[in-house]
This record gives sequence, structure tokens and C-alpha cells, in this order.
Amino acid sequence: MKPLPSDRLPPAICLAGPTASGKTRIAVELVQSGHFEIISVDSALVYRGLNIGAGKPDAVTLALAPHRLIDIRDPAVPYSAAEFRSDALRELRQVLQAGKIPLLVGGTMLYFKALRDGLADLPPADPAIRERITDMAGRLGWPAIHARLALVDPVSAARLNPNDPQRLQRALEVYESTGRPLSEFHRRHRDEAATDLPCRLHFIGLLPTDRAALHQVIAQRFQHMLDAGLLDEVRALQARGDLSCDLPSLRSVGYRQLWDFLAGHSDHDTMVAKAVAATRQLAKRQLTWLRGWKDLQEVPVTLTVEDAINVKSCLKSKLGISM
RNA sequence: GGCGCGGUAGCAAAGCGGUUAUGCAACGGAUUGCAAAUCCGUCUAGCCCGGUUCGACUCCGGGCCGCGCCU
Repeated sequence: MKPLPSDRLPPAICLAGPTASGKTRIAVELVQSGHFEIISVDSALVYRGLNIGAGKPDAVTLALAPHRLIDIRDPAVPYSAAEFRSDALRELRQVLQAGKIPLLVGGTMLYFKALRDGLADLPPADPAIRERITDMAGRLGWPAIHARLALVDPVSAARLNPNDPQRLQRALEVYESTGRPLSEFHRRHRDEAATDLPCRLHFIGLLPTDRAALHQVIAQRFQHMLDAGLLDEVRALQARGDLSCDLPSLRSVGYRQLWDFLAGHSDHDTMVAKAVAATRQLAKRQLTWLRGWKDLQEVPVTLTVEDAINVKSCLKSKLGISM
């Protein structure tokens, strides 16, 4: 099947912004027009049982504005960017089939990138290989892993920091499971530049005009989460007994700090301070992605109800979508 | 009132008569199957006044402030 040239494809809207910038509120308002269907682009919302702390919309909101790709994973099982991409492609086709405009909403910028640019044809994670590499690093240190990688994949080794466990592990994993260096896969992927998207992605970036105001909202929001019973939510996850805090799901902002607190590793004030700081740092990293994002339609947001109006007028003026 | 201890970057906290403490936060950046993750970079401070010295955050004297003990 030959893809259409991208300018003839139907549109999809991508609403991206840092945490606490009001993405969900705006999306829920947009969906009232009846034109859109929401697809979540969020690495924490995929997990069942992560609700309050992940900022998942409540049941009433979800009934009003259904989100695809939330609650699709048990927290014991890691999700991935590659899985997101294929899941999202499937959901996009369904939404288009139904005659709606896909509204992709979220803050997981790697997922947006994977969707937009595709991923190299790499092997999936291999728990056995990962464990072996982790053990080796435990004995020899990560710089030794880096040195080892340099022998089989000098290009990747030159790019990676000797202290970056995650990426070193992945690079070596790819080599061990395929016998070919990660850098070679990357090179081939760049040369191909294949796109199998059934629609054209229009990116709208929600950029807070005032960082201090965003920080304030972040602090308030975390307090509201605690008031809403976040502690009980994490207790329930702990009570399962099969989850550990090094799972991707529980390393999410908030959950990690609560987990430590409930395990007695920190006091309440420290936990709150760390959770709020981690959220600020997340927002900063999301903004770094956004600053370099190509073809981003920037919409300044003031974190008020006005913001939805600005997004609507942006959609109207840039895409002719009125509601 | 007397004695002791201490005043170091946004916060915490060391050493040192002349070369970067460090941690946290903040800020900037990277980002290809863990990404709300992981990693990198930047931030050069020493309560005030005087003295010693080629040179003082570091030594000496005085002042101010804080903490503790004593009366």
C-alpha cells in the first residue's frame, strides 16, 4: 500500500505541553464540538491503577471525553515508545474511519517523536540480556560497559556518556541480540525516512507564559492530589506485593516519592518537596523538547480558562477548523 | 551580665594562607522499545569593621547576630 503524499492526508491535531499546563482541560473542551476523538500520549496514563498521581481524568470526565490509550497496561508490565507507536497508529486509523479528527493529547514527547519520525527496526527489550548487563555493570561499573560497547559499536559509544546506564544498556542489548551495532540501525532508519502515518500531524505546543506561575500550579496540584487520596492509591499498589519501585510505572513523578515515603525512607515534608521538584523538572524537560520541535504552532498559555479559547482560534486560523 | 560554640552561594554543609569542595534546588541542553526515565552542562559564596601578610573565606582584634550553658 502506497502512502498518500502528506499534504493530501487528513489532519490530526497534536496537543503537547508540559505537565500542569492544562492539556486535559483544553482537550475535554475541544471534544465537546463533536469533531474530535482523544488519543492520549502519556507514558503514565497507560497504567491501570495510576490515577490521581498521574493526573488521569476522573470517570465523569472520561465518560464525557473518552481517551484512547489509557488504562491499557498493568503497572507490573513496562510499556514502550515502540508499542505506543503501533497502538497509536491503530487508534488513528479507527478514529479516521469513524470520520473524526484525531486529537492526540499528552506530554510524553518521545512518544510524539516516535509517532512522527518512526523508529529504527530494532529488537524489543530482552529482560535476560538486560539482567546480564546490569549484573556486569554492578561488578565493573558503567564506564566498563561503555568501554565494552566501544569495541563493538564505536559510533554509539562516542555518542553516549559513560555514566548513562539506560542508553548504554540498550546499545549493548541491541548488539548482543542482533550481532549488529545500534548505530547501524539508526543510520539505515535515517536513510529510509519512511512514514506510514494515515494522517498529517499538526502540532500545537502549549507554552506557559510564566514559569513561576506554572511552578505554583504544580505545587497546588500536588497538594490536591494528596487531598484526593493519593497516599491510599499508592498504598493499594504497594499492597499488591508484586510491584517494585524500579518498574517504569512506579518511577513516575509522585509515585516514586510516595513509595519511598511509605517505605519510611523520608518524612512527609521531604516527600512533598521532592515530588514537587521532580514535577518542575519534568516540566522543564518537556519544554526543552518543545523548544526544538519543528513546525510547532505555539500557543501561549496563562493556565486559566482563557487558554482553550486561544487554542480554538489557533485551530480555526491555521487549519480552518471551527467549532 | 559571664562563658562556650557558630555565622560560607536559594537551602544544607566541608576543607583550605595562594590551584573547582560537595549535595539539593534553580537554569540550559541531550533524548530511537524504561522517557513522568536516563544523562550532560551552568550557577565561583564566605555577617560588618580594622589588623597581620606579597596574598585572608582561612590567622589576630573589635562589633553585630544566632544557639547553648551559667549567674
